[in-house]
Formats: sequence, C-alpha cells, structure tokens
Amino acid sequence: MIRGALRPLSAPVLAPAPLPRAQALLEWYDRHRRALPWREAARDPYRIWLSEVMLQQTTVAAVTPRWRRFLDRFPSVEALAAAPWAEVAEEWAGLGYYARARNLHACAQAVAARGGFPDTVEGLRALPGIGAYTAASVAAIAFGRAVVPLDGNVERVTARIAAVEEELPGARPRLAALAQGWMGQEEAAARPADFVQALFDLGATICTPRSPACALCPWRGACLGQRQGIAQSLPRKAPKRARPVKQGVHFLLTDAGGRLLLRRRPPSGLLGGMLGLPGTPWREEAWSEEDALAHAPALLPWRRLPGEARHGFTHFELRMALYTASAPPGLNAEGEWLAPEAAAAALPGAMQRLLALAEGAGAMASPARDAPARGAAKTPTPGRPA
DNA sequence: CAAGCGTGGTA
DNA sequence: TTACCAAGCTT
Repeated sequence: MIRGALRPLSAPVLAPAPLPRAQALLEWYDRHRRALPWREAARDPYRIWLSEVMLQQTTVAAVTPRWRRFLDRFPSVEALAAAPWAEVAEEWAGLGYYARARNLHACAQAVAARGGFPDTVEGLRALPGIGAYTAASVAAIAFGRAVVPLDGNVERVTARIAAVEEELPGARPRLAALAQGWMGQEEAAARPADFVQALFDLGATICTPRSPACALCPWRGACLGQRQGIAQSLPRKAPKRARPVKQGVHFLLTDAGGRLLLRRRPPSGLLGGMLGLPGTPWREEAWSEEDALAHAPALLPWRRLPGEARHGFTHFELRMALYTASAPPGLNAEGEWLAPEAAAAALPGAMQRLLALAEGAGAMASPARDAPARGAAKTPTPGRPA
C-alpha cells in the first residue's frame, strides 16, 4: 500500500525508519533489566523450563512465589519425575491451566529417562507441554541458541515496530519472521539469552498493551507504529465471543473429625486431575433440587446454603450452589477425606470458592482461607424455581 | 484452526 | 461491573 498518497499534503516527509538496532536494545537492557529470580539461576535448564511453563498466560507476580516454592519441593527434574501426581497437583493448585502441571510431570519423566534436557529447539519441541514458544525460549535462555520466542510481548513489540496492521493470530508467522530477523544482527546473536529477555522486558515495561511509554523506548527512532501514531492500537486482534453462564451444584460432606470429602476429577478436561467437591456437571440450564441431589455422594438430609459461589473461567462464568451434610459414622462414600486446611491447599481456585462460601455461612469447622474470596459469597437467590 | 483450558490484576 | 490481559499448549 502507498502510504504517502493517503497523507495530507501538509504532513512532513519522513526519512525511512532505520532497522531497530540490537545493540541499542541490549544497552538499554544492561541498564534496566528486571531482577527476576529465574535469571539468577544462570542457564539451569530445569529452572528456566519451570519458569517458562509457569509464565504461560500467567503474570510474573503470580509466578514468583510459586516458582520458589515448587523448587523447594522438587529441587531437580529427577525429583519431579519421581514424585507422585497427587503431590505435583497439590503444588500446582491455584495456578490454573492444569494441563500444564500434567504435561510438566510427563515432561520431567521423559527428560529424566533420557538423562537431561535436549539442547535444540526441535528436541525441546517434541516434549510434552513444550510448544513453539517454550522450545525457543529454553533454547535461547538456557542453551544460547539464536532463536526468538514469539510470546505476547514480542508480538506486540514487533507489530508496533514494523506497523503490522494484520490481525492476530493470522499475523503471527510474519511477526515471528520479523523478530527472528532482528536476531540476525551480530550483536544479538552474540547474546541470544539477553536479546530475547530484553525483548520481554521492553514489552513488559515500555511497550505495554495500553499507554506505552514511547518516550523512554530505546527503539523509538525505529518504530513505524509510533511514527504513524498507531502504536497503541497494535497488535490488532479479532473480537472475542461473549462468555455464557453455567451452573452447578456441589456437596460439602463433613465427617465427625471435621474432614471434607473430595474427589479426584477425570484426568483430562476442565480442572483435569485435580481434587474437587463432588457435584453435578456444569451446564447452562439451571438444576432442579431433585436432579441435583441425584449427584450427591450419599443419601443424606442435605441443606442448601444461602448464596452461591461464582468463578470466572476463560470461556464461561460459573455459578455454584452448595449443599452441606454431616456424614454419619461408618458412611461409605467414594472419595478422599481431607482436613479443611489440606483441602484448601490442594483445591483449584474454583473449588476454593465453595469452601469460602461455606466458611462465610459458618458451615465449616475451620477457615479455608484467611478471608472469603472476593465476590464469592452472594446474596441468596430468591426467585429461582427449585 | 478455532476452541478449550484458570486465575489474578488493572483500567 | 465489565473487559481485557499475562513469558501458550493441545486437540
């Protein structure tokens, strides 16, 4: 497209933008690099890999304490490989995207069996849970390979520097090629780990999604998006669909010792492999009390707590009702009995909302958390037909 | 290839 | 409150 022809005649004539210089970015990085804990673990592929998997769609603030705790519990890839799944699940509880934990465990076993991590992009890419991004990231950061991982930061920086107006995800191959092209400069190829982390930091601290700090950007002079005044609007993305509301009913069964009945969820799918409270499936149609009670773990005088627990997933909004009962001595119910503290630690966030609801209603012997989760407890739903 | 898959923070 | 977003992968 011929940009010049569409500009007002009064627009100044701009010199062609220079190629973004790797050296300029690296000098900025040497002065402003963020002190992240996994950057201290120089080139240990286990720690680098663990950080990359945790950081998938997850913020640095959420990952930092969990990364430390995980390494305390599983100090090596061999230790992780040897651990039972229940321990890995407990350690990952609350972090979300639980397929990551399942793949992490499987990957550790594969790596331990072959005697260490592969040191090429192709070798890494073949492991469970390692896609194009993580393979390139570990290859560059842990093994010094001159490859650029395309994450959300690099997508944004690249789309803006080159003023790529094509929408994601279609633009991804073009953006990847552009970013990889920058790695072709001698200064970048001499420091691949620093160069990719410099791109991450630039995206995270300067070239942010909203209100980028262009005045502070080391690549400002080379940025076509900034020059055209469209940087903030890039990269463009297809609009997202509305999230439906789904409903479920769950059951909190307490024994004489105050322990709770939990069940391991099926190994794949939503919250796969994690513990949860027994309950109905989640569906858009409301549950009648009769239909819901058919999913109760035992035939008992169940009492519905007022209010509901709410939890937002990526693709739907969940509202859960909670019934409670006390287990008579000798009751035979399928599942595992856990103390409330152990349950709170091992449950995914959606299920923790139910414990918070019970705690708020005074239906539990001891607190599940310091305080009920935000927005968990709601006013009773008055009108819905039972 | 579009959809499924969590959670917490911010505007 | 709603909407968007964060160092994505799998099917």
